[in-house]
Amino acid sequence: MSLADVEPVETLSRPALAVELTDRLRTLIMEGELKPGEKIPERLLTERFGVSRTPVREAVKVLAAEGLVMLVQNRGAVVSELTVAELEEVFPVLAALEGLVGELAALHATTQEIDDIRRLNNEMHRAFDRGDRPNYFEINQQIHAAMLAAARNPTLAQHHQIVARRASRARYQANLTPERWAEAMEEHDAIQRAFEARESKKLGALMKAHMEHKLRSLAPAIAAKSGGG
Amino acid sequence: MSLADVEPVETLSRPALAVELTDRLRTLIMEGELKPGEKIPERLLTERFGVSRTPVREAVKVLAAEGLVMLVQNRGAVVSELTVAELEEVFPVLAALEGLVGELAALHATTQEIDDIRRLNNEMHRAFDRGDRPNYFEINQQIHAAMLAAARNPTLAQHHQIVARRASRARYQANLTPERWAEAMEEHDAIQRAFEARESKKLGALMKAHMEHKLRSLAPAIAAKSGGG
DNA sequence: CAATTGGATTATGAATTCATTATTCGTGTC
DNA sequence: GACACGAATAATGAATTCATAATCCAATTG
Repeated sequence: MSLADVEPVETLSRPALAVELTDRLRTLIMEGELKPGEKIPERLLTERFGVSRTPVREAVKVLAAEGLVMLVQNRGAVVSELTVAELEEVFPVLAALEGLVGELAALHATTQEIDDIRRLNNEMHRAFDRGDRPNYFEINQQIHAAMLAAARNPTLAQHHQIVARRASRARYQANLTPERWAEAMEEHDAIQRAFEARESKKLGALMKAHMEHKLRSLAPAIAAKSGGG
Repeated sequence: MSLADVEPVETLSRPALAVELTDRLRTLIMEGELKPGEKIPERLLTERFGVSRTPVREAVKVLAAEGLVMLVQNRGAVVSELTVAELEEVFPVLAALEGLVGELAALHATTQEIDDIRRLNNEMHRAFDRGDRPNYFEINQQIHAAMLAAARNPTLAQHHQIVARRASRARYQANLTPERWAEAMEEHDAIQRAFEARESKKLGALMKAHMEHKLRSLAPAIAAKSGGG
């Protein structure tokens, strides 16, 4: 094997600052360190990350395109709000995309992938039985990610990610009632069954409905939080 | 009425160069003046629009986030390709979103809007009878836009637009066979009926299927074009 | 004392300059 | 003559500088 056959190594050249910044800024917003409604002066970011304004501005533009921040002419960037109205706007879109994830995953997943997801599903059941919420959420995320990968559609993945990021800030905050949790587990099982049977349309419909139910259980909690303080 | 009650006028301050540039660049790509695979050196754009590289770079970053161009480290921007594989990736996403447009439009449209769209549908029929393709496409677009507006969901509108733009470059190129055209008209009528009955789920399913059929009629034509030259 | 106005300050928008990475082209060697 | 090496050129990445709009604050006026 000659050196000419070796794939170019990306690791040698570190990613562009703008890309790096976009990721880190996104994380700051996602983890709530930058809160909805908060203004983000460029100076703050240049100091925090030790870079000039140029890459900062490029990163902010991208985040604006993703809907995580709002840009106002000559007044800079503000972290997007997360009102109930916003959620009711975002979740149906996420549900529609989730439905497609299911349809495509049923068509394109390898048996290996279906197996892996079954294992995750079992693990999630054990977390549920223990009442271990952090672990449940963690595995839940993994299942979604695995499904998305199995769908084999980068465009879908991209848009799903962008919408999911906007929604997930709420998902982490909101509390899960025992009733809704049990319901969700049943839905997950039905999803897994359709998946293993490769019933594309059915799986799509189930996953779409699952996400819609999630909104319905979340909205009141968010509304209470906004109203209460 | 005092001056304090007057809404601030946006027209006085012209939009930021970066925004303006983003729109115009997008148009150039959409209309095919910048072709898929073509490199877009920054210098070219600064000369064409008479601005510095700073706003150009910001605009390109946004277009990359939208998927219209690809960015390669230290090698600039390239107009995204439009292969059959790409189309088969983009269309299902568009179909899923289109389905949601239907569901929501059925729920939220005013009777006025339904009426307007019925009129457009009738007009489209006349264009079909005349065999007037440009007019047919034009009205078709208007119907889609009206449906999107009736859905009352800005997030959906945003993602729909982004995905539709990627797809539409193909849509204009491809030729419509008489058979497919007649079929499409029937689908449109079914869509209109479900719309007027406000059958949300059914309308969603019909619009999703309509888009999926469109892909199936387009893909061979695109494949032939790619293969032939 | 409240409200408005004008200047000072600060932030963003855009252009320019500097640094680093690709690309091109010519030379030399096998 | 083909390939490899290296200097010259041109592109992009990032920082700095300049211009302009928004905000803040004090002074003035009713």
